[in-house]
Amino acid sequence: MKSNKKILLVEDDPNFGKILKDYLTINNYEISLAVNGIEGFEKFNKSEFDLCILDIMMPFKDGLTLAKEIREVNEAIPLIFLTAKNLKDDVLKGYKIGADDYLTKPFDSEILLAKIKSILNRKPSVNTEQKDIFEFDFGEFSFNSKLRILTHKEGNSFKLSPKENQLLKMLVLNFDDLLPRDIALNKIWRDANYFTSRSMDVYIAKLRKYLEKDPSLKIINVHGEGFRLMQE
Amino acid sequence: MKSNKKILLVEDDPNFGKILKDYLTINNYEISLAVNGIEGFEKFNKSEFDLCILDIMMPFKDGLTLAKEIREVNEAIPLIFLTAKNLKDDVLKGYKIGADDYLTKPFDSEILLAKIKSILNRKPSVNTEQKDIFEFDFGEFSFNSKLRILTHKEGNSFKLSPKENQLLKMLVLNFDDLLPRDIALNKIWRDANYFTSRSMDVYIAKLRKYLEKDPSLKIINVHGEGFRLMQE
DNA sequence: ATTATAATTTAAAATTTCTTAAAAAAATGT
DNA sequence: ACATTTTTTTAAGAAATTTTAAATTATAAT
Repeated sequence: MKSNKKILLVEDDPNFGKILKDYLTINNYEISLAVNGIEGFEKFNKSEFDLCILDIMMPFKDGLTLAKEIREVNEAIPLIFLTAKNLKDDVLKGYKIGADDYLTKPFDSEILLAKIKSILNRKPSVNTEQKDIFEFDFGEFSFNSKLRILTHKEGNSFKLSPKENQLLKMLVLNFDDLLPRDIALNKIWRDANYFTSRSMDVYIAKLRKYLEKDPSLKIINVHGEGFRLMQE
Repeated sequence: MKSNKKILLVEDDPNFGKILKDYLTINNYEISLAVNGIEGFEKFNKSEFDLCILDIMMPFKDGLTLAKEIREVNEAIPLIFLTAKNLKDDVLKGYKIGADDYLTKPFDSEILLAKIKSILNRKPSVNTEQKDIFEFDFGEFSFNSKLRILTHKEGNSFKLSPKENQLLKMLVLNFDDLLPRDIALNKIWRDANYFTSRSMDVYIAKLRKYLEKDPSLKIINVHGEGFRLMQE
């Protein structure tokens, strides 16, 4: 009956944390307990988890900040937030980061368990996050998306901002093919609306500026659909 | 920005249902509203939805029963339950059926919206993705309906507008066969009347212009019926 | 042959979407 | 706190797309 699912639990109240850990352990989950965001992030990086349960209100580094860091490293891992009161703002921020759910303290442990099961039972998603590629060559450029550096053959190189970097990476991964606007928006901006759309346009303009060092490369617009990075 | 996501909303309170429907419509979702479980299941079977929001307490057929029926037909579609009070039992039953989330009435509409986005933005699960065909060859042309590019053998190529693209795709899928006017109108223009019909004529003229590069291809009119793309 | 309905073509008007610069706001680093 | 960088917002103009209108031609029916 062992589920061998590993959960990272980050909770600053030691009593509550211990009780919750025990409860989940009894229910066949393997729990790593961290008492603040800093320790939480260290533990997260040390092993592979299937799910994170994060208290939002914590000293040193709160749950939302921790979540953002985790999301930068792993964009798929499910996140559940615990909020002390029904702080709507925290809840909305959590969803914006990419939360899968939240629970208001005090909550019913059976319901938490049901949520965990529901989330972990979801079918695995399509791109099984294969070894993350971060070095690309295209046209006269080489591009390291981990270091966020775009280098032109002539030695010229640009440091990319996080958004520039993500967008270029998605374009490169779909080289010569369409990158649908709403897919990029939902992935990078986590929301697709008029404003994020304009923001994306601005970044497309920035990338075009970088890429014009190689005139054979073009980011063309497919009206109403998205963009396409292509050569020649 | 249209999301073109379709949501089935099943809610027996007509006032609340209407308000919720309007709110979600404003936020660019296409809502089908049913007032009870029976109607809900009928609507569910009539078209393709991306998400269902089900009130649990309903006359005739409650939300949990409806959910079970939906799950038998479709095991992947996300379900969100609405419960009048915090009825723990209902919540747990919901999760057992395979709910993705639940909300306790009264709830905050912004939070519902955040949940919907969070759920719909999840990567589609493995078995959902049916491969859509988007590359076609006919006559001296190859046609990529994803990039909306029609290429002639001689290297000449045209960027198609969305409507040109959809119409050509329907013609090609019915190559040498009749494409009934009203079928194309209802699919592409979502309405068949005098004006959309004139509009379609304009697009037929545009396609003819493109296709005249290969004189063996013809879009012929079948008076009163529709059009036929044929070769010879 | 006459009449009514349907289809074709062209051009202009209306709408939607994209691009970009610049300002404002937010986040980050020293 | 201050300066710097990054991101978002605004707004105006450009480009692409769609609709509408009108004049013309074709088809079918009586």
